[in-house]
Parts: sequence; structure tokens; C-alpha cells
Amino acid sequence: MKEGPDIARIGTLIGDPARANMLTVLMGGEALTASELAQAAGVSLPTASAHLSKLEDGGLLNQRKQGRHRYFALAPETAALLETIMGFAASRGHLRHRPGPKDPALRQARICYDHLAGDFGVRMLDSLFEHGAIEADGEALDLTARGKTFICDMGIDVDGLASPRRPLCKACLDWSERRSHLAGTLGKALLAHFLETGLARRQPGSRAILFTAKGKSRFLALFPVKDAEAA
Amino acid sequence: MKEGPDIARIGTLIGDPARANMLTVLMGGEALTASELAQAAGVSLPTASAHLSKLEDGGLLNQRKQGRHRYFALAPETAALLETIMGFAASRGHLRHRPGPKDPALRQARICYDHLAGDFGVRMLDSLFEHGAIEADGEALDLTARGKTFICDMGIDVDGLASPRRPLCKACLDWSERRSHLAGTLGKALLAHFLETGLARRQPGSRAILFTAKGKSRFLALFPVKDAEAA
DNA sequence: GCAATGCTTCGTCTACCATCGAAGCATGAA
DNA sequence: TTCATGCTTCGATGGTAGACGAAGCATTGC
Repeated sequence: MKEGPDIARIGTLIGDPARANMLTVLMGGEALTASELAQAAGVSLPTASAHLSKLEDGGLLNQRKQGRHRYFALAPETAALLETIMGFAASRGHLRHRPGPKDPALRQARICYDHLAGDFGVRMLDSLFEHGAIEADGEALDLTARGKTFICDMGIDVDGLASPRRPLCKACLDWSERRSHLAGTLGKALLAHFLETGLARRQPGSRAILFTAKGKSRFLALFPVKDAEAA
Repeated sequence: MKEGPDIARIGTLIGDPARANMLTVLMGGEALTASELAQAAGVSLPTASAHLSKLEDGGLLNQRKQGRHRYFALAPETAALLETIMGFAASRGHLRHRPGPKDPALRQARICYDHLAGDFGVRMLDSLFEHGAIEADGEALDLTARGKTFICDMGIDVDGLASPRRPLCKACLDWSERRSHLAGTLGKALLAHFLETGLARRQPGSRAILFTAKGKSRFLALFPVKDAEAA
């Protein structure tokens, strides 16, 4: 009778508030311990443990044992799935936040699993497109020779980013902008570069990425776009 | 504390088996009445009614009153969301079907909301790409002049497909193939064309699209691909 | 060895929500 | 008007799953 993939199972896994909180926190890209996730979700350790088992059984999380800690991280595909669902939820007006000062910062720049999302992330990919650094090949994204030079000039080792398990460039849908930003190992490396060079830093306890004044102007200069609407 | 879109709400809505059944049936693209959906989901009418209210409140469904019937249909974005979740679920091995004869047919060709999905759907988009009928512009898909001619030659009124509310061409991720097929008004028109010209027909009570022997060879001739792996 | 930490398992409780039958409202037909 | 159909609302019920405390395993550190 019932054919095809079991969407109800995925829905149930994401549908519990405690689990949804955990997944949202893990969108920050860090691997977190069971205790940390319990606190983030606002439940006791035993409860969190049960939730984490279910999420892992469902294939949403990867788990790594390290000493007496257990670290949980999102499976890469899970991050993309969650962004999609967030985009849908946002388009339906299903927000659970009380609008606060943190929200604009999140819309401007935030971490999405391990790469840059938000206004800045979308701008970056747009700019790379406009200047022929990245081309769309069907639905895949390819770094052009020109783009490779550009990235190398920033001091990033492009050749070292190749991975058998993960594409170099990948589009990831952005819930706040409803357009794509750059994921993949290159997206990860670029964000890491911004953080390492001090152009930006993470806001503790949030997914927000805060650019310094200098970092912002440098970023905007690096990634210009045609319709210049500076944020 | 909790910021951003409420993914738990979407998850809960999709997570109930009865609701998931309804949504799956509605992926067939038809608008169905409450009674039909009750039967499809295997629940009583009152129960179905309650579920449908929730889905509508959540913005997953659109509802149209017609006489004493109430017709429900997927909101267009919902179809895309569900395909994404199906893709994820399938990649995790979360299938709820007992493998049967219907399954291969579904993988080969099925309806996805209103356009062709499955092996045939993916092949069609691949072929259109290869022959320069469609180009990827960033992440959007554009029909080229060459493509327009090709479609017109099939007897489809391309200019009549323009819509302010929906793109002409759109990529839609395919859960069985894990690659994209063609959605949008053009995708819809092409499927309609196959059905009208008798190349294919819908299997009643399923999302499967059955091509006749003649229809199949005509389809393969229309949409050739490089690595010729005929199904 | 013994204690401390981090997590899981167990047992129990509770609350929510899916479920159904019966009754109530509409709409359309006769 | 009256009846039939399609659906919603109401009220009662039951199952399920999420919640926690206590106890049980591991791993580490002393």
C-alpha cells in the first residue's frame, strides 16, 4: 500500500521540540557532547540521550566517542535538509523567535553547518558567479580556472580542498534570503579563512557571524556585485 | 532563546503517519476531497478533517470549496519540500514499502506534483542540457532560443506557459535518482503532452506513469543522452 | 584500588493527541 | 419543504512517547 520513502519518520524525528533544538544548535557546525546538547535543548541528560539515539538511528547525526565524552555532529546532508525546511517554515511565517537584536545579525551573516550563510553568503556566491569564478554546470557548481586563481590569491590552498566524499562547490538554499549560498569544501574553507584572518568572528552561543568594520569593507571589496546595495 | 524558523512545527505536521499518507497521495498532483483523503490515509472522516485543518493552518495545503465538497491540494512549495525529504529518507534507507512490482515502475517514471520524475524525468532534463535547450544561469534554469524551437516543434505553446506566479523551468530534486528533473510550467506542459498524445498514461491509484512501448521509444528518441543506457 | 565524571538503562509517570461515534451544519437535489 | 450528502464539531477514550530520578556501566584521574 504505502510505497516510497518514509517521510513520516523523518518528520517525527525533526518534529519533537527537544530534538529540533538540538539539530538547530548543531547547525552551528560544531560537534557537541550529549550534556551540552541536553542543556541546549532544555531537557535532562537521560532524555537527551534517548533523543540522540533516535536521531542517530535515523541517520541524521554522526557520533564520535572520545574518552568518556560522546560528540554528536550533523550528517552533512542533514544540514542541507534542515536549511530547506527552515526556508519553508520561514516562508510560511512559522517563526519561533521573539524578534530581537540578534535576528538582524543572523540574517546578515551566520554559519550554516560549516560555511557562510545569510546576506553575506548569498552575496559572495552571486559575486563569484558574476565574475566567472564559478559556473553552473547543470545543477552542479564548478570552480573555473579564473576562480581558482582568485581563491589561491586569497591564500587558500585549493588543491588541498579536494575530497572524495564531498564536492568542492555546492549550492545551499538560504532560509533568510531564499537564494543560494556556497557550501562544499570551498565554502567551508572560505569561512575558515575569514575567521582565521580576523575579518569576522563567531558570536558565542549563536550562529551569528560578526564581521569587524574592517572585515566588512574588505569582504565587500573582495566580493562586489552589480546592484550595489551595501548592507 | 530559540531563534529562527520553527522546523519542529513542520516536522510534526509531516511526522504523523496519516498526514504523511495524505501528503504522499497529494504528490500525485490532483486535488482530492476530504473523504478521498480519509480513505487514502486509512482513517475516519472526522480524523481526516482534523488533520487537513492542521495541514492547512500550517500552510502545506491549499483548499478550495466547491459545492459541498472540499478539495485539497499541495501548495507548490510543499511538493518540492516533500521531494527533498523523500530524497533524504531514501538515502537513509527509510523505506516503508514492501518491494513489489510497482516500485520499479515508480523509479522509472512517476508524477511529481504535476511533472515527470524518476529515471525518465532525469533523462529528459539531462538531454535538454546536453543539446543546449536549457541553460543553467546561476541556479535558475533558462530555456534557450534553440530549446524554444524544439519545444514548439513538439506542438507545445511555449509563450502560453509564462506565468507570473511560477517559473517556466525549475529544477526539482528526484528522490530515486538523487539528481534533478524538470519542474515549472514547462515541466508540467511536457508531462501533459505525453499523456495527451498517448505516449504514456497514469496508473490509477499510484504515482506511476506508464509509457507504452511506442511511447517509450519515441521518448528515448526525443531525449537522447550521451552515455546510452536504455532502461 | 577508589572516587569522579559522562552517559545509558530502567521504571514510572504524565500529558498530549490521534482516534472514533454521534450529533450538528451546511449545500444541493427532489 | 424535505431528504441526502459531505464535512465539521463535540465528547470520550486510549495509546504512545516524552519526561525525570535512580541506579548501572564505562572511562579517566588520583
